[in-house]
Amino acid sequence: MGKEIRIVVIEDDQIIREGYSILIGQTEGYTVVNAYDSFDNAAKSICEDNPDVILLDIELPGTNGIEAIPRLKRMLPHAYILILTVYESEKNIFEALANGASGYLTKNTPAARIVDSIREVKDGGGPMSVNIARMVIKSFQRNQESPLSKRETQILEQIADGKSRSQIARDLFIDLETVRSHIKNIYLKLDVNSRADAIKAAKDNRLI
Amino acid sequence: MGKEIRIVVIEDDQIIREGYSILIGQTEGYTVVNAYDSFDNAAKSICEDNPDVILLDIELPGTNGIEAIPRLKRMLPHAYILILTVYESEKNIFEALANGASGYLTKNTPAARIVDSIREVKDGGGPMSVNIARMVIKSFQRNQESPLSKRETQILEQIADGKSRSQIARDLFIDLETVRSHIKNIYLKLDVNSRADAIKAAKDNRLI
DNA sequence: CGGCCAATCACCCTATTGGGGGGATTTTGA
DNA sequence: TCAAAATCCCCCCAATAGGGTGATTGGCCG
Repeated sequence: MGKEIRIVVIEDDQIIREGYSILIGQTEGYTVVNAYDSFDNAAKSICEDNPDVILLDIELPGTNGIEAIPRLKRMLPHAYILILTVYESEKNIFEALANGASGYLTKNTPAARIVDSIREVKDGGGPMSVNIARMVIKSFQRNQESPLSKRETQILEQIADGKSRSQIARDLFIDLETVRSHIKNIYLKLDVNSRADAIKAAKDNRLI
Repeated sequence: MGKEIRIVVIEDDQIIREGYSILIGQTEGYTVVNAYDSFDNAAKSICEDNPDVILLDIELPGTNGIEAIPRLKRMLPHAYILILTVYESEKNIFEALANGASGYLTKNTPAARIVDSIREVKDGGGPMSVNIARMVIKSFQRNQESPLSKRETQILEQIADGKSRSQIARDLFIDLETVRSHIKNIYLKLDVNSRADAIKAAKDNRLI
């Protein structure tokens, strides 16, 4: 048989924390080695717990879950961090993932799914609630109703890559003046008058 | 009772195509209204099928799945597209999602999970196989072993936003010459000598 | 304690760039 | 056939970018 998966829970609500601990601990192959009510309390001894997977809440007293992620990563570089929270704000999700979380579950997730997700994350998967996944997928997609033409979008992309007009002209095999003309039209349509503002407008409206 | 979910399958392998059709059609609430062996054949009549969800393979004769997505989106703006493929290359995944796919499953997915995913995507979820989700999550994360200091990373981000030195100086409340100095160090460390090359190096190595 | 690196600021130089005007022509798609 | 898209052309000039060669102040680490 394989080794037990060592789990630490960091969750401020006592009921939920103990609920998780009992629930997961009952499952064959899973051991909850410790449970804390805050990152600040966990920081002192979590290294000795040597967890494989950390279940982490976002809303915590003191250091919040988002800030805790990089610090946990430094303390336990090989541990996987699984966010388990009621929060579904885009900002939280993307910050948590960017900070090094390996999965993101909302608290309405059924117990069996949580247990599965712990296994999945250990096996190199990236468990997410479907509503979270929807937001993540949406972040890859562009605005369909872009005011820009294909060519203009293409040139705006190159501007966002930091290229100069002449570089863009060379890369697209068109004249420098044509690039200029396109950029003027882009500025007109986006109502801006600089590269930086155009890039900002484009990112805000998912045009690139 | 709720309406039946109308499904179209586009898959070139006959065995798999018919397997899906039978399997999904058996499930209460799901109707496979049509199945095609290529997008090019589907294009002619898929509008009359009026599907809610399209199961789409990537590897198809003629127009491939990736290219088919935006065209399907134009023909059926309200249909959800669920990619169902053996391919797990990062390029395929990100292109498919960027083109408008709402989910991405690999073909080893159990039948029950496929049926669930159809329901999920209709309900506004974003079903993904866990291995796909892992790659998507990884795409949010930065390289930990960046050669750049915090300040340098911060300034490189602003450069990627298209800001000029003087804008950066104003935004960070530091002198123009300090910004210059940081940029010189960034160029040294990344072994480049222009904004465009620095941005490219940074994106390639996930420094920003 | 000495050395390293990050972060800050300084002044030299010049070619390139960017943005604001004013146009025109051809190609393409609905 | 008619509008939008894509192409190219000229004027102007301030701002910018990048190269060189420095200095100074901290903090951190062995």
